[in-house]
Amino acid sequence: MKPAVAEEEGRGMQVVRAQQGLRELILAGELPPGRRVSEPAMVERLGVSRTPVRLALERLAQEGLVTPGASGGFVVRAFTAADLAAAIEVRGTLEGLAARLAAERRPGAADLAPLRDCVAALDGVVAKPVLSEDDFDTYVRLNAFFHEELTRLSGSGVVARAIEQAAAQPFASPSAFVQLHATEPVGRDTLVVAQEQHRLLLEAIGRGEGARAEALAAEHARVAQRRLRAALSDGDRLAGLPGGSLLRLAAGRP
Amino acid sequence: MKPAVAEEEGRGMQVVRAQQGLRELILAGELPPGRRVSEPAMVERLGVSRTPVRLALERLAQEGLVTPGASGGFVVRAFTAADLAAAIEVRGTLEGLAARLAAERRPGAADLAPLRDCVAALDGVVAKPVLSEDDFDTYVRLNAFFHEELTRLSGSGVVARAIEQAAAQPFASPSAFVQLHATEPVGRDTLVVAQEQHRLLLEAIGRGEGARAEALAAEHARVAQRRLRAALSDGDRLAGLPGGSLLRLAAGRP
DNA sequence: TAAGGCGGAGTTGCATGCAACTTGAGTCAT
DNA sequence: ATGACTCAAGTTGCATGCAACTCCGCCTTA
Repeated sequence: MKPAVAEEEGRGMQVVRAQQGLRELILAGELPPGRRVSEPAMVERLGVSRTPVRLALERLAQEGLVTPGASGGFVVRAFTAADLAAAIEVRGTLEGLAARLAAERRPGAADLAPLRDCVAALDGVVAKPVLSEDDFDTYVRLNAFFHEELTRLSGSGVVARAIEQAAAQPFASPSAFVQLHATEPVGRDTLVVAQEQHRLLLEAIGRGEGARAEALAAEHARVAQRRLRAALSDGDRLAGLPGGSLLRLAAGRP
Repeated sequence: MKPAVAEEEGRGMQVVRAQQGLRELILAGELPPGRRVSEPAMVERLGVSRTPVRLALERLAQEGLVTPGASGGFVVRAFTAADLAAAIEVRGTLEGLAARLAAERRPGAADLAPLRDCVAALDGVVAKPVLSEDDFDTYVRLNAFFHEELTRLSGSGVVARAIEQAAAQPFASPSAFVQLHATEPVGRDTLVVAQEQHRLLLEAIGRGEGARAEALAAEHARVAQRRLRAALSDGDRLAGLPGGSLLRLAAGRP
């Protein structure tokens, strides 16, 4: 079966398409947790043959979205609140390691320039007394860059890979909960606090204060922990977000 | 092509066989770093068809032993000394997290029993004034169990997965360098130090001293760091170990 | 009526076919 | 002699064929 729409082709394009399509289907809740992912069904839905579907499932399994079923195939995974909290803690711990390594390398002004510019840009966004949705989008973009830069400054591809894998878990990415703040009255204050941590983190790295940088990065991730708890206690506001349907609360089955 | 030798069959057996076979070939140095892994050649070598070979390569890629090549296929990865050090540091950091979480959960005596027994057994091994090779093997086994138990006591499958992935990197596993000690005069002393850390770690977790447990676990991994540096400076003794051929020192190409 | 066995549809895991692409050697022109 | 070009062999990525297995509902039987 040839692709119906002739997109720009490339290496591994079918696998990437299958992977993105499957991720969307799962995060949108169309494939509920516990459900087996039928390969023929995905072939029909995604317009690629079984080979790339299977490869994409394998990659999503290492990503954690699906797990191998007891008798073959793959099953959509369910996440508990504890799973989400642990994933955030893992990311924070590894970012702490990255921050410490960055500080211990004593980076020069040139090395720190991208991070410094990023923090300055974030200052500009947060300085406004009232933030629009566009402002939050800009914050998300700059925040993602800050964390990429922090990862890069660790100087280790191994550490970077570990952080990437940790951040790939649902709701574990540095910006997972920022969008939620946009609908809250105190949303801006959360960003103010987080941005102060960005600033201090940059300072600590610049001064070579490894332990301080490590602690700051770990604590920075706990902003996400607080937002997670708030979203969970406040009427399960996570349900609306992509991936929210994967959450299975401690209480019995719905 | 049917399997030449009819082993016991099972689900995904071909993929597992390909994965193990490829790992052995790579770690044994038969496929040097930088070399493309030809799928047809592996088909001939491993006796399985291209589909499981490809799947196994995908899994080894997430494990870090191979990386996707620029123009398709996979390439055997090379590791620098910095890579190995970073992988150990990542494992130590995550084990620190696991130890802290374990301590903060305030496990009861029953929960700690396996770890306590393990430490007692390790005491028995290390107590001997002179250690045989069998003793080192026993130590490796008990040490592996200690780290698995520590991971389990964190109470989080997410943390456990992260540690597993970190320990899967070459030379990053908790027992990667113990075998090396067996050939050294001071090998026993290293084990004595490490075992003292095991004991203190158990104590800290039992008392709920989270920060101490975290620091102890991280420092415990730095025993491996020291052994790595020693092995590298002392005539590249890593070359003999499985995976040693993957090491590319800072100096130019051999 | 309930329990157990049976059959078939559907699925998975592996093998293989096929077209596009990369690569490297050999050749030709300068 | 050197450089660029051509072409063929080999490789990759995707699609599909096939046998074994699993799961589900139905039927038989006590």
